[in-house]
Amino acid sequence: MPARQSPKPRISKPRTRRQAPGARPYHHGDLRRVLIDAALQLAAEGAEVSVREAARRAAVSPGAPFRHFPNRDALMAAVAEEAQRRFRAEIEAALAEASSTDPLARFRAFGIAYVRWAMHNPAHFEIISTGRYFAYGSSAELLRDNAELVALTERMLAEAAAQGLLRSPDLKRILIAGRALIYGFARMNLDGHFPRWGVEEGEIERMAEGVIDLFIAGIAKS
Amino acid sequence: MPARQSPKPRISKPRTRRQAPGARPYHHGDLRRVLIDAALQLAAEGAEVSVREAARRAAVSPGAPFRHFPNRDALMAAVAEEAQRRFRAEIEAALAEASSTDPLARFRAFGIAYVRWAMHNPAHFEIISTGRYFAYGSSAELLRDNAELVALTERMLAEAAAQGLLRSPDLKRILIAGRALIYGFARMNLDGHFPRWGVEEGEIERMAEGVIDLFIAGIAKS
DNA sequence: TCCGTCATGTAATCATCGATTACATTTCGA
DNA sequence: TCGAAATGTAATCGATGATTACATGACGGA
Repeated sequence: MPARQSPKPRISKPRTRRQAPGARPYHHGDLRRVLIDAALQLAAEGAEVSVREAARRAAVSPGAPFRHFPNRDALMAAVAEEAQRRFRAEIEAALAEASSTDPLARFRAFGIAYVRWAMHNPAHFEIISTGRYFAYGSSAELLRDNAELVALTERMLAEAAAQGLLRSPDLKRILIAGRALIYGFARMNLDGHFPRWGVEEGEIERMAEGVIDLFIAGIAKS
Repeated sequence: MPARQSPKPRISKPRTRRQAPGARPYHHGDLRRVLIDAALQLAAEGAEVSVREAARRAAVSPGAPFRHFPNRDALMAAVAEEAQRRFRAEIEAALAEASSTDPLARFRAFGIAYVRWAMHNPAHFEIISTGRYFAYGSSAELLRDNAELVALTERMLAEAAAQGLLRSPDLKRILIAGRALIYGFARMNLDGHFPRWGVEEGEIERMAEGVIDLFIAGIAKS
């Protein structure tokens, strides 16, 4: 009996097929989803994410995940996609809650929400930030969610400029500086720098606000 | 014949003993040093650093490195130590070259040298920054080199404050903001964010200068 | 309704890696 | 000089990512 399968196309799309919740569509259900969730949880627990452990938690054989992801990086890319989605949702929720219409106040709220999420979800933030998993597949959703956050800050600063709130006309420079400041602060925390810089645990969130305020004061007119 | 070695103290200090260069002190020479160099080179090549590959390059058995490092993280900590030493040397050389005595100009030179080294030595910078290997052993030299760089920036800002150059009296806040800005910028480059932020490869170094200038303008008086 | 195809999962297997243990060899100082 | 300590080797373990051959169950067209 000749082999019935060609070894090439081992990955397939998740078979776009909606059905009533509760009905198990196949052997395991939506294993792809379960694996991503398991990996997310592993990361959140501080453990290193391994394909096998994710398979173990899904009660599935060690080879099964490779039916859904060509390799570990692809799984991590899917994890990054989900984490990025949650991150974006959180940021937008925080901005929605911030009732102010002042673009610089909104920028402040953005930065604080950014740092806060990074503090509360360090492993997920690391997966998003590293860019190692951005490369793989370059998932459309991942790119879109990220681009949306970029555009968000661009809009806030452009609005501030339009209202004559900024000292400098170089928007791009301000954009990158603000981003570097916020990202750098979140990263300093993630990478454990603060103890060495004399910033104590309970002080970090207040410091984030102070640092962002300092930046805004620096770019604001008058 | 009973075992002559107890399994506990398998690691020993490198036997402080100076001797004429060229003379091989032992079997392999200074294997510890060779392993660190191999690991540094592996990282610089973009490969992931494995103990076995380092041993391979040192033409030594796979178990040999564990005579000098209790585990992989200890090797990486030694690598971090060496990288941090080079980093500090580079920064101090750049500051020595910057003849200016204006503390804010020196801060600028510091930031630019920082970003430039991070750009030219991405893997080594990552090893230094991550803090994963800071934990292990907490090598005195690693901590000292790092603390020295912290103190360096502290001094520059304190001097600027003493000369009445700063708008705000909150030195710590300025310190952390400046550090977050510079670190964040270097990290954005390392983590591949810039393409997504519309900053092109050849533009990065100029952008670093611009961003630092923007920051300094923001904190400087008048 | 039936049946074959294909998506999905399993079992077995590989190579690599970090790590440990028992043993061999060289250095060095009492 | 001689024995203990330092250093390296060989063999081995368990975990991991990945691949291959095979099993099975779901689903749609006849």
